Amino acid sequence: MNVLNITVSHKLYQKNPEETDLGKRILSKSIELMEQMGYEQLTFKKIATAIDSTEASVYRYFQNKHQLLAYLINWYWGWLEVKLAQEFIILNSPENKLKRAVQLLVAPMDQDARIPHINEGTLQRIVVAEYPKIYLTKEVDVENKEGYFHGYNRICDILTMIALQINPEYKFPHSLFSTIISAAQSQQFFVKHLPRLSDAKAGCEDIIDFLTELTLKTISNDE
Amino acid sequence: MNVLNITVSHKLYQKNPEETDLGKRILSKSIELMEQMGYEQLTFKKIATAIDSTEASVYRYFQNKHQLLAYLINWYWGWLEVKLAQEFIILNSPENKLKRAVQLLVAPMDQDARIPHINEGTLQRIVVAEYPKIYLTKEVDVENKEGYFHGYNRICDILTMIALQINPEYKFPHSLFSTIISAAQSQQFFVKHLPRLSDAKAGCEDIIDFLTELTLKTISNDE
DNA sequence: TATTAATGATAGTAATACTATTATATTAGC
DNA sequence: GCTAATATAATAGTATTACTATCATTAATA
Repeated sequence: MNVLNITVSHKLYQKNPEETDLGKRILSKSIELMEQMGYEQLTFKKIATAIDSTEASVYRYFQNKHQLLAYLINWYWGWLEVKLAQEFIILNSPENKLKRAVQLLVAPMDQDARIPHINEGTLQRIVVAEYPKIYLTKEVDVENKEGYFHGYNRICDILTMIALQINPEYKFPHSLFSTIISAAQSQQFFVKHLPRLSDAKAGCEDIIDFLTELTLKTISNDE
Repeated sequence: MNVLNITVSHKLYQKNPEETDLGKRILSKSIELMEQMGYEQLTFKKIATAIDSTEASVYRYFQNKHQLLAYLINWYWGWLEVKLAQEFIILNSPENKLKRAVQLLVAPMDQDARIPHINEGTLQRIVVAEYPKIYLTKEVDVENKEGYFHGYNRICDILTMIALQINPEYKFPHSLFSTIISAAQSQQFFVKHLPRLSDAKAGCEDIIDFLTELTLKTISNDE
């Protein structure tokens, strides 16, 4: 019956949405609407109307839509980190840990009943469809200092440490895992929308096979 | 003294900008401004003012900013395809072709004097900073049918064919090359802006090494 | 010279992304 | 139970954006 709390840097909100009822309703409805209509079409007005509140109230929680997206995505990475930590308790070999990490990245997440205001499955689909938008901006350097990309950085570091246990000589682990993670997202998108860019069939197994093999072959020592 | 012409699908413009002086000025200035201020900040008004024309005139060439970006990016892939074809004339082994392809993706392009209205180097930086924005939209399925992603698909197919010469058994060549191409872009971006996501130092050599090794190890047959 | 096409000049609109102000309701401390 | 603080609602307003429409002018072409 433990209550877990994903902590997101306070630079990613104006007022912590996890602390109030209205805040949670904003999160919940944002996730729902962003998945339905996409980031570009979503407005604070639409969120406000959908939860019977006002635009000004939503602005009290988030400076703008971009910050809201950054918040949600960081929440997702924080969540994934918790999941990884849980799974690694019973996994012993670094190979198995990496395999499981790839699975978690790609397989659909199911809802955690302890956090009713966040639908993790929907959030995952948002990450797939919107992730690069949080860093592909002219504000990236400022926002990086403010911790907008902290969640991603951490996942990447964790996987890097595991890979170095397999092959301490491997020269590009950070590059490899930022590539793997973003490929995990983009391959899901391609299968659905741009199938010529992927060999995977619907369902996540092919993507998992592709990424697992890619990872293990690349960090292996033998030529 | 041959004049080459990169052909872009007519769905990617209202009126072909390569056919008129104003059209070329729009392309030229768009590239310059988009690199300077980024996609989000660019407006047709700004382009128009910068070339002493009017917003309405720019709209005669492109329906909107999104179509303009799609045009530029497709032009870039078309250009890269031409470059690849040129290089492959003197390369015989598939390994060398793939190596050279990776280099072309990552190394800065120099300006082709035959096409004075397009600065290929600047365009390459735009692709690095903006590429995923052309497909991460709710209109992706419609636009895919209209050929918005044709250029990328083709590059991916070409590299796939080469990889299958090395290992006809490899199961995920399209996935691999869409991953490699997008990693080529994102690693350049990470080195500059999010260095914790990369092991590469400034300059393109590390990225090239990373991607080349990744590619060749992954498609190799031996376990 | 008449016609057509391309561009320029100008105006206007609906929506967006905010900011500001005031009123009301809720809660916490005393 | 009263006061003060806080959170939210209600409303209004502004600058900018992303267009669309109209008409005049210029240049090219037949």
